[in-house]
Parts: sequence; C-alpha cells; structure tokens
Amino acid sequence: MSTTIKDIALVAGVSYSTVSKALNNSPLVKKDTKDKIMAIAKEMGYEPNFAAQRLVSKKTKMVGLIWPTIERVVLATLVTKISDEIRRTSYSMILSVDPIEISLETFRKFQVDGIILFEEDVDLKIDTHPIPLLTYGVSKKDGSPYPVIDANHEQAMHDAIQYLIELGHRRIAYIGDMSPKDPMQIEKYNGFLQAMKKNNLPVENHHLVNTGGLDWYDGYSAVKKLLAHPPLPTAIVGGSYDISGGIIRGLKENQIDIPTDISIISYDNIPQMANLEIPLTSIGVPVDQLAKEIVHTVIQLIEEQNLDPSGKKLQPILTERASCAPPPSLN
Amino acid sequence: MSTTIKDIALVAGVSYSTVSKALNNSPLVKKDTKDKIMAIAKEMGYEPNFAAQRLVSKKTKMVGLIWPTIERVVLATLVTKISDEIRRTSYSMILSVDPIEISLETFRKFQVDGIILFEEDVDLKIDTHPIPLLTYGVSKKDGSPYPVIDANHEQAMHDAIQYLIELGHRRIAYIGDMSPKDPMQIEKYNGFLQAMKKNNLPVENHHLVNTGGLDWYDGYSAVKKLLAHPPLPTAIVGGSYDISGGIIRGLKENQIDIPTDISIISYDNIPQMANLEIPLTSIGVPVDQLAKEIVHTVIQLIEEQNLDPSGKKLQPILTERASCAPPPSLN
DNA sequence: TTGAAAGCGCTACCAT
DNA sequence: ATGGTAGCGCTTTCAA
Repeated sequence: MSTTIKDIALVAGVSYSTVSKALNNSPLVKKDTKDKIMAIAKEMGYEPNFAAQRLVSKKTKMVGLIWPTIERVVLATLVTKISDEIRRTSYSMILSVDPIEISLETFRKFQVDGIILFEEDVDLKIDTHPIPLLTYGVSKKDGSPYPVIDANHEQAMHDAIQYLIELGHRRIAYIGDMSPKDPMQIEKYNGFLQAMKKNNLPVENHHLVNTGGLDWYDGYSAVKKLLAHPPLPTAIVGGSYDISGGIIRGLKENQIDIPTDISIISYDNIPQMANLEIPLTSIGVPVDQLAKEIVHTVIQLIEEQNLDPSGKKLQPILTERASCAPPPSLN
Repeated sequence: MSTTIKDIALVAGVSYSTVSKALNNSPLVKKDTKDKIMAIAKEMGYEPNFAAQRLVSKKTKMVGLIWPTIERVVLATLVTKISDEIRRTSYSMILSVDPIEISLETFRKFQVDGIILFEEDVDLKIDTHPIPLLTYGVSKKDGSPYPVIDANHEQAMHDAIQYLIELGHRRIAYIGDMSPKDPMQIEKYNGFLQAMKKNNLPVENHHLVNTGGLDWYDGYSAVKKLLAHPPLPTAIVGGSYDISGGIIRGLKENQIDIPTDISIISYDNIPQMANLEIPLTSIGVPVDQLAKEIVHTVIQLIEEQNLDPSGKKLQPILTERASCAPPPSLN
C-alpha cells in the first residue's frame, strides 16, 4: 500500500484535512506547518491517488488525442509538440490510435476533460458527446458543430507566390496531391491557382503535377514528369514536406542545381525542413504555433463553459532558408 | 450528473448493492432481478464511474505504451496491432510519445497496471518502478531486469538464406543498416554473415551494402552502389520494409526484373509487404503475432505475481510472395 | 436472494 | 490556523 494523507497526518501530528490543505498549497495553513508537511510527504514518497482526487473533483485534468492515422512525419511532429505543450499546463494527454468511435468510447470511459481530434471529415452526433471537442483539419464551409483549428492555406500559397514573384520568377510549377478526397490538399492546390491568377501569371498544364500521394517518392517521380516537358519552370511550389524532399532528390539526380537553376519553396513549416539535402524555404503555420493554439483552445473550451464554438484559421509564416534565388535569366 | 447505481436502484426498487452485484453479473442475484436491472441500466444510459471503481479495486485495467520515437511504418503498424489486441481483452491502452522518464511519471500517476516500452537500450532503475514492465527490442546478453520480447533475427537470416539456396542461389547480397548504434540492425547483419558462412557461401564486399539508415531512399540509393560493381548478385536480402521498397524501385528503374533477373527477400513481416510494386517474399515475426505475444505477456505479468522475468525470442516465419525465383542461369 | 453498511483516498465545508 | 466530518460512486463483507 502506498502512502496516503492519513499516513502523513499521523507522522506530522496533524489532522489529515490539514495535510490535504497543505498539499494543495492552501493559504489557510501556516507556512511552518505547510513546509513540515511537504517535507514529510516528500520523504514518505507520497503520490496523490488520482482516482480518489477525480472521484471528488469530477475533473480528470486529462485531454485525449485521437489520431486514427499513424503516418506522415508532419503529423507525428505535431503530436509530439502538442504533447510537449500540454506538459506545460496542468493537464496530461493520452493518445488513442483506434478508430474514432472506439477512441471516443475509451475517452468517455476515462472521462477525459477534453478531446482533440485529427480528422478531416467527421460527422459526430455531437449531442451524445458532451465532452469539449476540438478538431484539427479544414473548416467546413457551412460551419462545424465544434471548433476547428485550421491553417490558412490560400494565404500560404499567396505568400509563396508573392515571394517568388519578388525574386523575379514568372514560370512557377506546383507539385502536390490533387486527389479530390483530401480537403486540405485541395485547399492548397486551389490556393496556388488563385494566387497565380491574381498575379496574372500563366499556368502551364505541365507545370501542375499531381503526385496522387504525399510520400517522398511521389515528389521524386513527379520531377521526371516535369522534366519530360521543357522548358522547366524557374520555381516550384512543393505541396508537403515529404513531397518536397523527393523533389530535391529528383532535381539533384538530374544535375539541376537548387537554387541556381531552379527555386523551390515547400508547404509545411516544421524544423525538419532545415535538415533536408538543401535547407528548404517553406511556408505554413509553424508546428509549434499550431500545437500551442490547439492546446490553448481545448483548455479554454474545457474551462470556459460558454465559448464561441467557431474555430480559428491560423496565419502561415514564410521561413527563408536556402532553396530560393532569383531565376537564372536574371543572374 | 450522469446515472449512478443509486439511481438505478431507485427505479428498480432494489438496494444499490444489489444493482452493483447485478451489473457485475454476480451469481448471487436472481436472473429475473438481474435482467430487470440490466434493462433499466441500459435504458438510463448507465456508465460505471471509472474513478470510483478503481478507487476500491486498486486496479485500473489500463496498460501504458511508451513509444518515444514516432516514425517507422513497421512500428506504427505494431502499435496499431497492439491496440487492436488489447481491445480484445478487458484492458485499455494509453499511449505516450514523451521521453521515457516523463512517460513513466505519467503512467505512474494514472496508476496503469502495466507498461510496454519500445526501446532498445534503456537502463531503468527498476526498483523504483514496481509497475510490471515489458520491453520490445533486443535482449541484452547479460540478461535484463525485466522481460524482453525479441525476434530471433539470426534464425530469420538463416531461414532466408536457406530458402534462397534451395532455389539455387549462391551469390547473395545484403542491403541494410550496419551502423553500430542499433542492436537490432546489428543482429540482422551478423545473422546474415553467419548464415552465409555456415553454408560455405562466399560474401563479396560489394555485396554488403550499408544503407546507413532505414528509409526508403536508403534502399533506393544502395542499388546504385550495387550496380557500380558487377557482376550483380542473383539474390538480395533487404534489411527492412522501407529499405526493400527502395530496392525494388531502384532495380526497376534499371530495367532489372524481379524475380526473373534477381530475387529479393525482405526482413520484416507486415501485411504491407504485399502492397509494394512487387509483392515481397519476406521473413520475420508477423506483426500480429508480435502484438499478441506482447499483449499476452504484459497481462500475464500483471495478473500472475511471481512470473519468470525472462523474455521470449519469437520465431520468424517466411512468407512467400512474388519476389523470389531460381537464378537466371538456371532458367 | 437481497439489503445494510463500511470503506477506498481525497476535497471541501463547517466548526473550533 | 487547524480539526472533524460528509460524501464522491463503487465493491465487498456481513447480516437478514
């Protein structure tokens, strides 16, 4: 049996309610007593009984994260960051990789105080889930029943194009996933198209390469398609971290120098961008910020009862590294 | 406030201790009463209060999984399988991606009944962690203080070589990570070497390609090194799922047909092997089995107090798919 | 076969 | 500033 407050009370020669107060740093306990009790508690290796605490407080101080698709580096990074961020608060996080419904079941059983869900397109009957829930994904046009943390993908593409234009680029290609099932990819792609249009830049068909996936190799092989139809663009926008990694490799293997021959800017903003063969200039909401916002928001959701359930669109940031330069003709 | 057994008791017109018994399917309650209570409970949407249950039972029925390095497809698959497997038991799983010490702290706080740890080389002061703990990795030569679930890598390599020999191969290459920091990779590599020796097969230096990593691209570029020093081997043993995926691609891009020109057998035994460009014949402990064994063992560890703390070495299985055939000369 | 009551470890309120 | 005590929801004797 592990140490309880009664044990401590016995040793300290006070009542166990005093111990409770002292341990919770109540102002109602004299500093001396408090210190003494704290010392004894530490010495006896006291650990509060979580079950007992929550039985009375009705709070678990736990948030559950549902992550049904274990994959992508970017998401893995985000999970880690969220985990870091939560550790800074008074909450703890538990993770579930089970299918959504099962995860919700589990979390309800554990009575977590709030839930973070990574998923694009869920239709939960929200009424049956009174636990505060936050989604990371793409906000629906018609509004979601729960808050959605979202990145402003259009803005990101605008900023990327703007940046390239200022460097002198006009022939810009987009390499990314355009398959219609993933709303987030669609937003990026459309954002690119819009930005080009707004700047009166022509878009050649061959400069729109659909990778059909988000993997490294998808980017790698997209380069071959690009190469098949000269002239090459002077700049490429890569749709994701992995894709851009593949693009770099493909380019290098064809002796195309970055950024001398061609510039590349990637979507996603994670520190790993700096570790690629060529440190990639990138655009996107920094993961740290994403993590902060997500954690911040669930906790708000938990602690303030009547909160505006509308989500947030986060502003992207362009991080300059080593993959962009003026186009060759201007050199 | 959600429904409690007292609420049910009130409606059912019995005492709440009877309700408790009925809900726990005690033989001390008449079937009629039990059925009635069950029905009412369901109707009222009763969910047992987890905190209350564990406060009295001293058991959480939770096992914690510590997974400090989110990456590799194979591990992700294993995590998912373990999660599936645990769902079949009366236990639940929570996952932590935090650093080991922090994860242990969290799990101790939640008072999980057992812990699964993915990690090669940990030195825990086990005495301070009285929670049953199981590791998945490589057993230390000098014995670990806690059980280790381990795959028999030497055996795997032996079986792979044996299989290739029976098909008629003699010139066999190994492509894998040989960097000395990862014990599991070392075991595979040494296993290969031993198996070749035991069968009196020569090993050319050029046929031992150190990928220096476990990624897709590491395998892909290893092929180029192999190609630089003809003659080619007639068969390749790939060190991991990702590496082998890269090998296939590299070979294909050089118009080398699998399995006509060259055979390839990969380490790791996950279903995804069948989805590669060429369904890969592979050797390794099937993930499902690995997951079963791991889950099985922690639960045993939890429920049976004095258990043999020595781990298990699991036997690999060779799964034939479409990537192996007799060498070209014999065709 | 059912009911009453103790108690798990803790917080919070009321009394001292 | 400290102590006494009710009660959170449940399991588990013990009694009826």
